[in-house]
Amino acid sequence: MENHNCINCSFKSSAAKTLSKEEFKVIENNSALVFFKKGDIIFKQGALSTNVAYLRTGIVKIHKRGPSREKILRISKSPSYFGIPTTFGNKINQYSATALEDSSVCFIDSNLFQNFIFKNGEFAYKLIVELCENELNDYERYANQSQKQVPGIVAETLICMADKIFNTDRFNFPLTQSELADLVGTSRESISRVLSDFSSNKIIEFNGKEIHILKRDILEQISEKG
DNA sequence: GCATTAACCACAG
DNA sequence: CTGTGGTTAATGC
Repeated sequence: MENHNCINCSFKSSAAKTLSKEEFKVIENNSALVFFKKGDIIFKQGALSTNVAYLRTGIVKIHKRGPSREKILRISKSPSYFGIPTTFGNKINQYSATALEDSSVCFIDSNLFQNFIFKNGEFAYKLIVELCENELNDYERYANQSQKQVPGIVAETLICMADKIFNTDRFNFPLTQSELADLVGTSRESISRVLSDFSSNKIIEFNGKEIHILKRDILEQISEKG
C-alpha cells in the first residue's frame, strides 16, 4: 500500500473537503492509493466490490459486457468517484473500470465511507450532487445518441471530449476507433468512415491518436442536425 | 423504384 | 488497429 497523506492531498473530492482532521486520520488508515498504467483494469465486472473507488488523477472508461460486445457506459475524468453505484447498489460489480491514461485511484473502505454519509450531511450532500450530475449527463447522452445519425453522434462526442475532458481543441484521443464505436453504439467501420470524412472536409485533422478540431462551428452544426 | 444510411464481412496494410 | 470495398437490410421520398 502506498504511503499517503489524505489531509494534504491536492486532489480531494468536493465531498472530502468537508471532512474534519479526525476523519482524515480515519480515512488515511482505511484507504489505499494505487497507481494504474494506461490499459490496466481497475476493477472488473463480476468481482466482489468492497471499496469505493475515487479517481484522483487520470481518465478511465466504465464499461459493461453486452450480449455480443463490450459497451462503454461512460468516460470519467478525475477528480471523481466512479465506483459508487457498483459498491452500494450491488455487492458484485455490475461494470468494469479500465484506465485510459495513467491514473491514480483511492480505494476507500466502504463501511467507513458509509459511516461518513451517516454522520456528515454535507459530505453526503456533495456526493449526491456528483451522482446527480453524472446521471443527468448520461440521460443527455442517451437521449441524443439514440436519435442522431452516426456523424451527429461522433461530432457530439468529439466536442464533448474537447470541452469537458481536455479543455482544448487539440488532444490525444484516449480511445481506439473500436472503443469509440462501443461508446456511441455503432460499428467500428462507421467510425472510421465518419472520421475520414470529417478529415477530408477539413473539419478535423488527425494523425494517429492526435485529434485537432479545425472547424468547430461545422462540427457543432453536424452534432445538432444529428 | 431509387437514394440514403449503416451494419456485417472480408481482406489488406 | 485502421481503411475500404462489396453486400444487404431498413427506411424514406
